[in-house]
Amino acid sequence: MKILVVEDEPKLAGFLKRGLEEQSWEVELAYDGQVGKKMASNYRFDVIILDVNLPLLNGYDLARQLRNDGLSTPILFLTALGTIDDKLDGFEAGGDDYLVKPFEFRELIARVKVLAHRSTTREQSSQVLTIADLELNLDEKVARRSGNRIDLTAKEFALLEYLMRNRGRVVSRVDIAEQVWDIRFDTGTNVIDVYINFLRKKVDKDYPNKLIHTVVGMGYIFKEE
Amino acid sequence: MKILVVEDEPKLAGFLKRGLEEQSWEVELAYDGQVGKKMASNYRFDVIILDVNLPLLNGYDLARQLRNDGLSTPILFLTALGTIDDKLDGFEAGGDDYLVKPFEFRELIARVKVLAHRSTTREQSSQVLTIADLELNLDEKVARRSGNRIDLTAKEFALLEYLMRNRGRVVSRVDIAEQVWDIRFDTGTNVIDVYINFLRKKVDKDYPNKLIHTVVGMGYIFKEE
DNA sequence: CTTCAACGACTAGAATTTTCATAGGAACAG
DNA sequence: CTGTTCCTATGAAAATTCTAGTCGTTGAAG
Repeated sequence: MKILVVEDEPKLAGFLKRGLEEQSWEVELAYDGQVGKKMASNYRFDVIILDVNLPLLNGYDLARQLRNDGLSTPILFLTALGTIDDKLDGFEAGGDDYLVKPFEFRELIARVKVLAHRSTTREQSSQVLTIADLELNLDEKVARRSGNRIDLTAKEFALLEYLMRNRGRVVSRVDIAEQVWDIRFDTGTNVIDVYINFLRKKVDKDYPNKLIHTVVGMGYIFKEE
Repeated sequence: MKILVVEDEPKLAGFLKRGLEEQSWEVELAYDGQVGKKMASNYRFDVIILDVNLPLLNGYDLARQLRNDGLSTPILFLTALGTIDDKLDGFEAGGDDYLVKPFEFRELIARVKVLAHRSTTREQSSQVLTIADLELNLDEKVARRSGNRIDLTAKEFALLEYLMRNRGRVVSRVDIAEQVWDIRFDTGTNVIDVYINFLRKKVDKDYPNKLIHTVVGMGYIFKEE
């Protein structure tokens, strides 16, 4: 299950992300209303959690715009404002539920579950492999490192997927050749080396902690540190 | 719209009935859990409002039994108990929302509206798919972009519908061939490319933000950007 | 200490594949 | 028969995949 959290206060955002991920849900964060809108319209989430006070575009207006665009994903508002009129505004804007800060996390979980229950039944949620700050979205066919989008070609994607699925294990060139290239005998090619190099440029180059490591004489291993 | 209220305290029950009827909704009252259950199972309501403390059969057990019987009508719990654990019990029992007494009547109305809206929209199952400024009317078999009518042939329509239903994820040519053309093996055809081209001319050509994107070597993806 | 071989990193550009765009014919409906 | 829809075929353009090389490092032998 995939949840979008739009919350500008970093502390609360992190808290929400961690707490929701403990339910083994995937969580995407947006820190302002405009980014939130873009994410909500481009990808399918099961539930959207919206703070009301957001920079650039407030939660109510964001919800209204999404509803206007025909998005029916359940929306839960989260806010410090606790008066009735605020709540009514939230519902009027197209919200499905409303929770007032401070709240108990377990109640949030329960409400999110209820909201999700409806939408989960119709379509499967998105598939993502995540290791460290790198995630590979199998639906979008796109990788992200620390949130930065990385475009990959088909072969690059296939290779990275194979490495990530075998994280923590050394995979030999022969394994890779068979699984990714369908090569079953030694052709004396060096494609694999070349593509490892391509991946390193795109995935590891700009980041201090490398994820793709060479094990001389053995192959490659994908792991943190 | 029809609402069932199960509440044993006559004063509150009458208050609820009058208030809800002011919204020109039909309200049925039950004064204990067993009668409530009978009514809920025998007639179709849009929303059920359940007090938790009820004679003969308490609200949670009543909800559980209804859910067990396969009833999916939204349930809102109403109770004086306000602790987190009570709320969690309520959601666990199959409730969709939880309101603690005393409450503002307008908030009740708002929450009931949301619950009702969900069940009604769910049934008509959206005759219009909308993404960004493009809408696809499944009844009229017509698309509109920024309000401008776009006529599509049957195949164009089917392809666009498939893309829109899978917005945000890459669909391969094989997927499209199977789902839209019923081709289950590689025939070496290029119909899909041709029709993507047709759609682009009709849907994307005159507009700056494109919706149909190709992902080389993988397929196509429908999304804003 | 020097040399050489093995291995992997990395690059340029050639070869191949994939996609786009268009034209024209077959199939079909009215 | 006529107009529309659907599909095949084709060539150009774009993007990719892969080959063939150079370079650097390491470690062992001479």
